[in-house]
Amino acid sequence: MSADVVVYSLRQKQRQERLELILQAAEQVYAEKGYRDTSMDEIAARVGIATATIYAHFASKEALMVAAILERDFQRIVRDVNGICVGEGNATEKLTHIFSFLVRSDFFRRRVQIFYAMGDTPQAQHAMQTYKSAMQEIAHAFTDMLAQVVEQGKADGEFDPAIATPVMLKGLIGLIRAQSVSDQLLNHYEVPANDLLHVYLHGIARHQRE
Amino acid sequence: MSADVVVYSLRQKQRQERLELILQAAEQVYAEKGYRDTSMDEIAARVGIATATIYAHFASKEALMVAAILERDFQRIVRDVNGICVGEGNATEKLTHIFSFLVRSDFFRRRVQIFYAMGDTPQAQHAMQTYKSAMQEIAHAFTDMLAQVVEQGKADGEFDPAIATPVMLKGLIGLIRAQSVSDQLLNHYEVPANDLLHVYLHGIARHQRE
Amino acid sequence: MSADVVVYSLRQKQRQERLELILQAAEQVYAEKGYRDTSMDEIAARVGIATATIYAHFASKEALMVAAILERDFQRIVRDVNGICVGEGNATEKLTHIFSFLVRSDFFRRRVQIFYAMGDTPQAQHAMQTYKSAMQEIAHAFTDMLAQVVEQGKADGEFDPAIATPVMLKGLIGLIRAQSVSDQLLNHYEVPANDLLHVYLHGIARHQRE
Amino acid sequence: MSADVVVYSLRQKQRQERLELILQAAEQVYAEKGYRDTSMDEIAARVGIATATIYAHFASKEALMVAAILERDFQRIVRDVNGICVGEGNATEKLTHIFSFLVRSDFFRRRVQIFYAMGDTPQAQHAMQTYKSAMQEIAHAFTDMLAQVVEQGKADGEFDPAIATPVMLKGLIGLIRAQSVSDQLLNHYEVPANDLLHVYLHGIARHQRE
DNA sequence: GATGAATGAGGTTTCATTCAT
DNA sequence: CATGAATGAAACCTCATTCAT
Repeated sequence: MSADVVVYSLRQKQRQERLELILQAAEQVYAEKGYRDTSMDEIAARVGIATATIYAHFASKEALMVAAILERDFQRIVRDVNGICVGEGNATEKLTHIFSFLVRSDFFRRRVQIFYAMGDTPQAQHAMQTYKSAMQEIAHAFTDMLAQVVEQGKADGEFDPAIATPVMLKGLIGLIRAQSVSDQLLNHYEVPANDLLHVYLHGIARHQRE
Repeated sequence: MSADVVVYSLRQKQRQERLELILQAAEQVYAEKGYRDTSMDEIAARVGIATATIYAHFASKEALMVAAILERDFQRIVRDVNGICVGEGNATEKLTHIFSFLVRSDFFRRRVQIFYAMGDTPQAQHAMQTYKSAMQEIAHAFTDMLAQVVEQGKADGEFDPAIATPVMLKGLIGLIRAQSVSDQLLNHYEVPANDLLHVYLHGIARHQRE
Repeated sequence: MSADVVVYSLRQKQRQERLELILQAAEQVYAEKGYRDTSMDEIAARVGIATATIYAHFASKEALMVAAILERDFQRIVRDVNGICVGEGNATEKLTHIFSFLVRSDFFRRRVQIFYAMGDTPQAQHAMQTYKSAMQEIAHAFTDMLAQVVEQGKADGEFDPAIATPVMLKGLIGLIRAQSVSDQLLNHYEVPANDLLHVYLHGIARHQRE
Repeated sequence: MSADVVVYSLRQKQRQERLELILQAAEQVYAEKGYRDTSMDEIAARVGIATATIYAHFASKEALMVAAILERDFQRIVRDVNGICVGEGNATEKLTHIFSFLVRSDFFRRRVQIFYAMGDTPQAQHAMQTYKSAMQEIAHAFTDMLAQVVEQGKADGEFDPAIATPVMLKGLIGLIRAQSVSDQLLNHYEVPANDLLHVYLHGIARHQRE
C-alpha cells in the first residue's frame, strides 16, 4: 500500500538523518580528541542517543570511524577533484590545482592518521577490509581521474610519455603527502608547496632531447 | 678506589644490559602486535622481569616505545646513511643508494606508524616532546648529511642549483615515504622504486638550457 | 501507555535496589576495613556484580564512599534528631537527648574519619564539593533544628540569651565530638557523657545575676 | 680509645642530622600533599638520599609519619604549653592562653588528620601502638600540666570543685578541637574563639550559690 | 528499533619494601 | 652503612560491546 510506502520512507528518512548525526558527531569528536580518546559513549552523548543505538548502524567503533572519516572524506575529495579535472586548463595547470587543493584539504594526513591510529586489532583489520571493498570503486574513479589528467598531459606533449602513469601518480601523491604530513623531526622545515611541485613537474616533463 | 669503580661498572653494565633487553622486547612485541596491543605486562613477561621494573627505566609506556622504536631506529639509520655518504660515488649515485636503503629499511613507515599510533594523549605529547629534544642533534646530523650530498651534486653540476636544498630534501623524503608507507587504497599499486627515483632525479637535474 | 510506565518503574525499582545493595556493601566493607583498604573490587564482589557496574552508579570511589557513608548517615541522623526536636520536653531535656543520641550514633566520628581518610587528592576534593552542594540543604535543616531548640531554651529562660546561638551550637557539637572521637593519647580516659553535658549546660545557662 | 669515641660521636651526630633531615622532609611533604600522597620516594628525594636509607631509620612509612608529625608536634606543644603553665596568671588566664595557643597551633587538627589518614592497616596499628608506648610518658606530662592548672583553679575558687578534673579537661580539649577541626558542613560557620571559651569557663566556674 | 544497564577484560601506574653490593 | 635496583601486589578506572525490555 502506498501508506506503507510512506511510512517506510519516513522511517528510512529518519534513519538516514540519525545516521548522519552519528557520522557528524564521530567526525567532530575525532577531530577534537584523536582516535584513541574518541569513545562511543561520547559520540552517543553528543547525538543525544544511547550508545547501544550506534550499534544498530555500525558494527563496531572501527566501522563507524572508517565510515565517518575515511568514506566521507573520500567522497568529498573525489567530488572536488573531479570538479578540477573536468574544468578548463592544460594538464599542468590541473595538477597544480589538484596539488594545492589536496594539500589544503588535509585529506592524506587524515588517512594516514586514522590508518595507523586504528592499529592492528582484528576488528580494525576487518573494518578496513570492509572499507576497502566498499571504496574500491570510488578509489578507482579517483585514480582514473588523475590518470586521465596525466595522460592528457602526455598526449599534449607536456609530460614525458616514457614515464609510466602509475609512477607519475605515485610521485604526485607522495609529494602531496610529504607536504601534508610532516615527520615532526625530519620534515619540520617549511617548504613552499609550489617549489616542491615544480620539482615534480620538471621531473615528469617531456625531455627536450635526450 | 678501584673496587668502587668495578662495582659501579658492574651495576652500570647490568643496568645497560637489562635496559637493552627491555628495548628489544618492546621492539619485538611492537612489531608483532602494533602499538595498541603492546602491553607493558607482556614486555616485562618476555624479559622475565616485573612490570614495575620497566618503570625504573622508562617513565611511561610512551617513553619506552619512543626509545625502543624511534630512537634506536634513528641511530641505526643515521649510522648506515652516513656510511653511504662518506663512501665513493657522485651525488646521484649516493642518493640512489640512500633512496633504496631507506625504502628497504622501512624507517619512515615505522616513524609514521608510531607517531599516529600514539595518538594525541597528553602523555604521548610529552613523550614526543622529550624525544624531539633528545633527538634534535641527531636529526640535524641526518639532515646535514643529506644536505651535503645534495650540495655536492649542485657543485658538481649534477643538480639544479636554483632549487633550494630543503626543497630537494623534502622531495626526496616524500618519495621515499610514498614508496614505504602505502595508502591501502590509493597507493596500492606497486611501482618500481627506481622509476620513482628517476622522476625525482630528473626533477632536480640541472636544466640543460632553459 | 501503562505498559511503558510499568517497564519504567521496573527499571527504576531494580536500579534503586541495586544501588541500595552497593551502598550497603560499601558501608559494610568500610566499617570492616577502613577507607584505604576498601576496594571497589571487594564491594562489587560482595554485591555479586562487576566492578564496572559500580561506575555506572557512582563516578568514583570517593563519590561512592561519600554517598554510602556521609549521605546516608546524615539522612538517618536528621530524621532521628528531628524526632527528638518535635517531641516533648523543654530545651534542656531535648539537648540532653540529642547529646546522648549523637554520641551513641557515632555520627561525628564517622564524619571525621572519612573526611580525613579521603585525604587531599583532587578527586576527593571534588567528591567533597559535590557532596557539600548536595547536602547543603539537609545540613541547614539539621542546624536549624538544633538552633530552634536552643532558641526555645533562650525564650523559656533556660539559656543565656547573651550567648549567640552559633556559639552554643558549636560548643554542643564540639563536646559531642569530644565524646565521640577520642585522641588515642590525650582523650583516652573515659568520662561520663552526662558530666560533660552538664558543664555545657551550665555554661550556657542563664546567669542568675551577673 | 678516645679516637673511637670521637668517631662514634661523629657518626652519631651525622646519623642524628640525617634523621632530622628526614623528619623535616617528611613533615614538609606531608604538609604539602597530605598523608596519602606522601611517598617515601619523594621524602628521600628531598633529603637527597636513597629511599632504602630511610628504612635504616624507620621501620615503615607509618612509623616515619608518626615520628615526623605526631611526636615532634607533641614535644613542641608540651614545651610551649608548659611555658604557659609555669608562667604567671591565675587558672582562668592560663586556660585562656592555652586555649588560644592550641587553636592557633593546629595541634589537634593535625592529630586527627593523621590518625584517620593512616587508616586501619595492621602496620598503621602497629606504628600507633609503638607511638603510644613511646609517647605515654609525655602524654601524661601534658595531661598533668593541664590538670594542675585546673586544680589550681579549683583551689583558688575559680572553678567548681564538684566537677571532676578529667571532665574539665575533656571539655576543654573538645572545644579546642571544635575550633580547630571543622566539619565542612556542620561547623562551617565561624565563631569567635573567645565566645566559645567563655561558655566553657562559665560552665566550669564555681557556682555562686546554688 | 531504541534503550538502560551491565559487564569482562584489561591496562597503566604507584608504592612500600627488600636485598645484594 | 647507604644505595641502586627490583619487585609484587593491587587499585582504580575505561570502554567497546551485549541483552532484556
